[in-house]
Amino acid sequence: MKTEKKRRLEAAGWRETTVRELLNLSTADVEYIEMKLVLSRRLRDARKRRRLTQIRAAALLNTSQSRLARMEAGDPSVSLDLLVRGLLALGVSSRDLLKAA
Amino acid sequence: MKTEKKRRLEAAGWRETTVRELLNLSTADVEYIEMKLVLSRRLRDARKRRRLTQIRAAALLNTSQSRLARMEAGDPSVSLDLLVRGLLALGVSSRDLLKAA
DNA sequence: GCATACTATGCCAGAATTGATATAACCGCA
DNA sequence: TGCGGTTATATCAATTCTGGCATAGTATGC
Repeated sequence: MKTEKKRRLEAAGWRETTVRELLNLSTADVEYIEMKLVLSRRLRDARKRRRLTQIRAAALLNTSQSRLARMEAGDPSVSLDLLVRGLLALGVSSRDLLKAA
Repeated sequence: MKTEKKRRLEAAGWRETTVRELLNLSTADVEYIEMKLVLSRRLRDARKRRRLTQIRAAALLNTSQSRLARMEAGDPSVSLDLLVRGLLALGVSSRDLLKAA
């Protein structure tokens, strides 16, 4: 069981921790990152629902296929701004933006 | 009444239009702008509810008083990212982010 | 196999955003 | 009126984001 494993590790000089603690992220940081991931998934869904390739969708968003690929991949080089504008351009209403993943 | 005014204006060579049309903004553009305005208002509210000055709140967000002033003013030089991270840092949950103005 | 269509990744110059500093404007209050 | 506290505006160097090109990877049909 988990606590037993933890005890053994600590006895051996290890300390169990979370990625969040390891990287020193505040809960706000984590929420921000998760939000971007949710939006990136929604973006891919929105595009597929419209049966668009990345190239055609990228044209609608005035960007390139390569950037759209990164947007959908949740790449850190993509801002919330870009994700939100992408979703709005694909017709997802602002009220629905954050609904479920 | 409105249609009468419009008729007169058109007869005089004018054309009634909206700011949106004038600036050639898509509805997605408008939604994006309004979203930022909503968030900027919520940010000010969140700060006031906690009875913080801009200086103290800015410290929590790792930014300066001047930028926070712009964030609350809905200045175009402020990204959605910054607004969202600000709200999260003030404890507004991501689920509540877009609720009502 | 090998095309063809689609998506992912490396890269970078140009553009936009950021934190910071300085300073101005506003608002009670003595 | 002048003062202390708060918020707004101007400006800018440094950082971050963006579009786009090139190319690599992946899947499907022949």
